[in-house]
Amino acid sequence: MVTIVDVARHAGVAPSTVSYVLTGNRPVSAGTRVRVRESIQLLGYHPHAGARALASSRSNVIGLVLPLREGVQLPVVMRFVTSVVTAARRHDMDVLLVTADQGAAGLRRLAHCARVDGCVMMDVGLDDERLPVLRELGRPAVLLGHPAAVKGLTCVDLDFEAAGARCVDHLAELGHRSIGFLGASSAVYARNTGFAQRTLAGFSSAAMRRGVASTAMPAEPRYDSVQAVVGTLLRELPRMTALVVHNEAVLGWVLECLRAEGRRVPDDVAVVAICPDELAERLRLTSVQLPAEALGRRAVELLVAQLNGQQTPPLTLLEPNLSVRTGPHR
Amino acid sequence: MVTIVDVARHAGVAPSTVSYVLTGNRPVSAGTRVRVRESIQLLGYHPHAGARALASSRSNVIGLVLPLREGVQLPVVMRFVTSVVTAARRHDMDVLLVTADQGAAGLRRLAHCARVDGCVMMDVGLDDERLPVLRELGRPAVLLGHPAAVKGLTCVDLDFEAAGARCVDHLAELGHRSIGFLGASSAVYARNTGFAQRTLAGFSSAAMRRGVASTAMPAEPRYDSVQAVVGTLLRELPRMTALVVHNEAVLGWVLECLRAEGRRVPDDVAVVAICPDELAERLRLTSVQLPAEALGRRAVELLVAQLNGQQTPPLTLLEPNLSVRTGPHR
DNA sequence: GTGAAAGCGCTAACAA
DNA sequence: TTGTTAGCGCTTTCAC
Repeated sequence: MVTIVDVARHAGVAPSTVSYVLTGNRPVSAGTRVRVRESIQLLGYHPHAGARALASSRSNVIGLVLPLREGVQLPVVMRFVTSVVTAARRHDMDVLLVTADQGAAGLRRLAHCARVDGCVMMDVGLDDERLPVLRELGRPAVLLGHPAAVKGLTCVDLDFEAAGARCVDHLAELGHRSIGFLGASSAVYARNTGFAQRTLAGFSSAAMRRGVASTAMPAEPRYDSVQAVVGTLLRELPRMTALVVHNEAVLGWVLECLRAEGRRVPDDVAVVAICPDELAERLRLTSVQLPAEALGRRAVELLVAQLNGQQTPPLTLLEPNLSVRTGPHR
Repeated sequence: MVTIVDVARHAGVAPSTVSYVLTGNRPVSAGTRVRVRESIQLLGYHPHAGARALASSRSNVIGLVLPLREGVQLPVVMRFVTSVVTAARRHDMDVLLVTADQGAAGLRRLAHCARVDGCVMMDVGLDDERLPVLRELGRPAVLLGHPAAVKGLTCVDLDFEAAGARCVDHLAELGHRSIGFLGASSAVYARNTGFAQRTLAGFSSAAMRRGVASTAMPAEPRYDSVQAVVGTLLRELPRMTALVVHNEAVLGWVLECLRAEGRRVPDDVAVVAICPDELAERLRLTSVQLPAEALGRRAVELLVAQLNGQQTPPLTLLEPNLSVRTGPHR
């Protein structure tokens, strides 16, 4: 195994100098720096993670706490995961997987044994039960999601309220006066996930503000449910010319059902989705995307800032981005 | 921070004794063991991961290399992930996430800096490009999947060939003489994923062996593709009374299309699926499940065996399990 | 059955 | 700008 001593000998410097070249914790003259770098390259040196963690009391590992609840959109989770890993690597950190079932005890263990420097916790609910543990540990942590009380925490989320409003604004500006809202499954609303309620709130108040008629309904991830909901919406809102869909799992079915009801999309009913870009792209639907990449990256950046002793804001809301797509579908 | 010295002092023993209680690397009298355990509990001691890694040259971390290819079934991936994490925890190990995009260099880095003791690599293809790196590193590793050449490796997989055959056997024993096969998307077959081909091979040779008429077709994850494929199958195999489906993404559509073609399921066409149990359960379909939990667990067990210096077999195939479900759907 | 002590490879004072 | 050195907290040999 190649150690820092080998590199130091090879470069003709002291071990500490090699360390300083690596960490940047003290200026090193350009000449030595280059020589050390060359030796590192040549010998294929990689600092021993454990030794480094022991000496610096920094593991350079982020714990990523996954959601394992029913109803989460797996593709979105995966996009978060990859974006967190990518962002972490940019800061020379690795990512340890913490499954939800490890629970509070797991978080405590990881913190105490110094396996992770901090955590990014995904899919945090309004009244998440893991929050007390996080506060108790007092470790750096960033939450993806939006708990009811953000005091003393650091949370990152899409501004879902703005997203809901954005859809209405866009449609109202196109002249629509009667807009439906097809949301997530009722379980998601019951569960206090926050993002669903906030989108709906943004939608509703924007509709109110603009004097647009509106009705909102949840839809279960089954064809028959979507069929029923679309039917109900058309009945409740007979002059409905636009529909905002915040339920990527059933988006395809919504389009089918509208057609089955004799409505052309977008000619009779304009559909705006709140969903990943790729899906909207495929269906050629105007949409507000869930910027998983940006959220994950921001979360990691905030965590790194905390690790460097900086204060971070309790809540960061990323602005929604509406992409207009006008092509015909299929 | 609570260290081993604190525990030793509190229990009135030497630090090494505490270590031996923890690792079991040397017998400790029952009395001391209990006392030490109590002190550990009382003080809330967790051995420092980095220190342990440095002293023992074992990080107690498994690298889990994720697939990021198009066409992977995310729910299945997640089940693997959770089962690997759960199994790892049972061996007092944690799991580090390695995304595919980190590539060979990433694997090399993690091995050299001793961040991980070994790897579990998911979704390994027949001619996977990561295999050379793995061999080069000579580190403990277990592959989930089935590369063309398993020599010198340790692979775990479902016996897909047996799975394909099992479906035919089951249906033939029920008297079916003409059986269709609706497989994964053509991209999956083109990509040499192995599992898809082997299932098909098992299906085909079992049909041949039993003198059953059969036709196999791939299906893309779009409704129109499924519609076309089901139509073609019914045309090519006019007396088809059974269908084996190896494509969980479109399974629901297959049932719809069969009904749209005027075939009752299972009265006119019996459908057997190769898919996760939960899905088959929901659709009340006889099925062979992908035992993600068992595969993940076995992979971890084999990895742990390797870490303990044991030899592990190059290929472990888990037997398929066919669950008969006879209820009506919906 | 237990203790003392020498590292593991690195970082970060302290010293020059 | 660089070198020397004392730990970081644990494991493990050696000694009893």
